[in-house]
Amino acid sequence: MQTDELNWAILIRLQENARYSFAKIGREIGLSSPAVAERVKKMEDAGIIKGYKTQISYHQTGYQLKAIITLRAFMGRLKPFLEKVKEFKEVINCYRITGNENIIMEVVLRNQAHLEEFIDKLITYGETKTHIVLSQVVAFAPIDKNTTKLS
Amino acid sequence: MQTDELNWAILIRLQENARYSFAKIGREIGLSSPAVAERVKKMEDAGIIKGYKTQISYHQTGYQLKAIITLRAFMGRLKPFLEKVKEFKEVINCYRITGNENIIMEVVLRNQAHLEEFIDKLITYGETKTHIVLSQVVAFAPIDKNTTKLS
DNA sequence: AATGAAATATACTCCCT
DNA sequence: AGGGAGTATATTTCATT
Repeated sequence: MQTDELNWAILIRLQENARYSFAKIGREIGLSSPAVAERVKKMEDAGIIKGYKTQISYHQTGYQLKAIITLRAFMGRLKPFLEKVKEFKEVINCYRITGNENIIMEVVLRNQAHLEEFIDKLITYGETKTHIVLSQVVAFAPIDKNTTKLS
Repeated sequence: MQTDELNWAILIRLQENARYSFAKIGREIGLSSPAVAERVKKMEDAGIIKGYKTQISYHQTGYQLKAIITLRAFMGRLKPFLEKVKEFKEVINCYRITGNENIIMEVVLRNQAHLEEFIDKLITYGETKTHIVLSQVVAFAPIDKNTTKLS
């Protein structure tokens, strides 16, 4: 499926605020609201739009710590980890990566005790390295068609 | 601000789909739609709700590669980097972290040539390590009140 | 802090081009 | 693929408890 100028105009606005109405977007890009709705529906069906997520403040909901944890899995322990990680509710993102480590995770935790407890759960799967997040410099930057040209 | 059971019920649903209507949420949790709207407004004002983001498929919009890149900044080069990184459109997330590296970034790229070009832009700021993302095991897992109890 | 009702706005469906 | 009309639904405001 092609992503033309109008679809990009829609995507840029929806990345900015997923709750914008089709009517508002339509007014801005010169399309009727059924036309916007139809384009959005097609992008959803094609998998271009994967979902609409509300970002909440982890800090204000009781999670004082954020950490990036890498895992270098022990022999035969990667598969068990991949099955188990979905149950670890602290893990908000997890990637398989190339390099010395196999896994990198973004984790939210209530406090140091919770971090310690979480790291303990990982020791049977492999060797971990923990990096505490001090601040977020860029957060969910939207992408657009000209991402490469602009930077 | 307190996050009571009803607010959690709202947050769980909005994390799942930011476009759910207040009316639908209200029906599910036994509240009128103005009541839901008012609670959401207060959570927005309090910063508990930080935004509503549409997730798009990087792959289907022309970004074939995702990478995690760490940066160990040269002396005096961290601050310039922090100012510049906001202009690097490839960077969708960037954290300052503790440990041997100062910075960890999540980056989307069109292809290997684009990755090479991007890494070249970083060499004046510090030493980088690049990990190509093979797959995403957990994506934007929503959190709830009982995150720690359940895992 | 929530409800119900009224006014406005939006979304959805269908038909037409 | 998009516009316009009609209907259903949602949001917003306000008075009330």
